[in-house]
Amino acid sequence: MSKPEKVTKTTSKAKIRQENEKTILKAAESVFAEYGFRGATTSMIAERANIPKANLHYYFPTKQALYRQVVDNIFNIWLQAADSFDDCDDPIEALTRYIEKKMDISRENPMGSKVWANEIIRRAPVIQDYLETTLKDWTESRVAIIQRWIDQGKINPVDPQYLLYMIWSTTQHYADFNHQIETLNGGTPLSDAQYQIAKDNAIEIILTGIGARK
Amino acid sequence: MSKPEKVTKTTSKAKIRQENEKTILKAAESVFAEYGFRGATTSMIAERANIPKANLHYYFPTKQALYRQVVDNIFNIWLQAADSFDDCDDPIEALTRYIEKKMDISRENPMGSKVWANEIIRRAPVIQDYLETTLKDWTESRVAIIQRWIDQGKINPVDPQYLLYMIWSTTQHYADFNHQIETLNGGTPLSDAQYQIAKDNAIEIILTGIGARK
DNA sequence: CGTTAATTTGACCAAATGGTCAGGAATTAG
DNA sequence: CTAATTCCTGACCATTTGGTCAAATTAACG
Repeated sequence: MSKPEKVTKTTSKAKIRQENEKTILKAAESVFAEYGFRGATTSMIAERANIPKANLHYYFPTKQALYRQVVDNIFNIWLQAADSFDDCDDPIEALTRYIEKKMDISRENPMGSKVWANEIIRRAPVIQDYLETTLKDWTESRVAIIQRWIDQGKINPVDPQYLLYMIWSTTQHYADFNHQIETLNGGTPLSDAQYQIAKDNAIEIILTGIGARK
Repeated sequence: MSKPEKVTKTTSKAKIRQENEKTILKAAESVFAEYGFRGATTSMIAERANIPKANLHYYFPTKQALYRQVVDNIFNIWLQAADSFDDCDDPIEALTRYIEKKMDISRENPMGSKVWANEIIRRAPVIQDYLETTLKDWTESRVAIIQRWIDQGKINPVDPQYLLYMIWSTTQHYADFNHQIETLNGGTPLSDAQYQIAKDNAIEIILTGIGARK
């Protein structure tokens, strides 16, 4: 056979690269989340990935390049959430799905959310173009959908823009400020049950708040 | 006369110190907000304050000391907002006042909010004791007030804890993410009128959302 | 096997960083 | 006025930083 017999071989050049890049990206995400771009150091990232710094620079020549890759991954997750807010006639269904998705992301990928927050706080030196194109277009289309719901009398006449901000802030808060939440929860992270309550609460208050509940 | 005649003199040792410290603290706040503690440099702060770095270190011997002072100031502003949520029988009145106050702070002191956000993201190395004492006590007392409103049938049975998180996140979002909001607003900051709408929207959705509106 | 290509890493470097210090300038006290 | 005190700052230093490189190791393939 020309194909290698042991596809599940522990080591293979392709696999090595794939795994190392993944490990480094994960370490980088958590360090960038905690210290921002300037505050993060490549040695810290290398240490957290359990490799020598020189090896990190073999895979990612510069700190910039590594950061860009991390941010790209995060933006893809964001896109995934964005998709869940589809053009649906029922505001309850659409918003419930969207808020739920965003809450799930905050729980499963808190580091990514923090990197994003840091980027915005720094005035988006890397993702500014995303904000002005993809995010802006997406936002405008959803504003239109929400406005349609209002025109159809399905929800109260709230300002769609600020409703979106409220959804973003509430859901992302559980990622960005999870340390504060944990501290107020007696030093232990929210349990799955507690997180479910938080999720239900957010959905309930927002849907009731815009008059979607009949 | 033993007292100096020219009290309004442009230069006096006491005045000089007071003004320089204020200038440095303001510059430090904006640099720490943008880059976090690690990412900020004393030269950047000195430059933004228009003084030589050595002069900065004359007033604040270490970066740590300067940061601590900045955080202390921010915490005092937070306390000021906290006070506006008093033990009031009317949830509409109390929550409206509190949300309004928090929105005003976000507008007038966005840098402080960002420094706070950075601190929490870094797991509160400096303010952890505040979180565990002052913030925790305050939160518990407000949870009790909200619970009382629920028991009295004045608002829907929401979970008080998560309602607070929603208020914090929504209001602080306008400070921490103001760059994103500005970008989505066509590159210009929210006008006073727009900010008023954002404020009204937040109050309206939250109060309606918990069933406080009759 | 042997050759080639990919991976690993200790040692190294120039630039940036937090912080120091000596000495000069300005203000105040007597 | 003089002396004491506070303020100011250019020059300096040890450490940390992002990044390089040559040499060694490992896998790929005929």
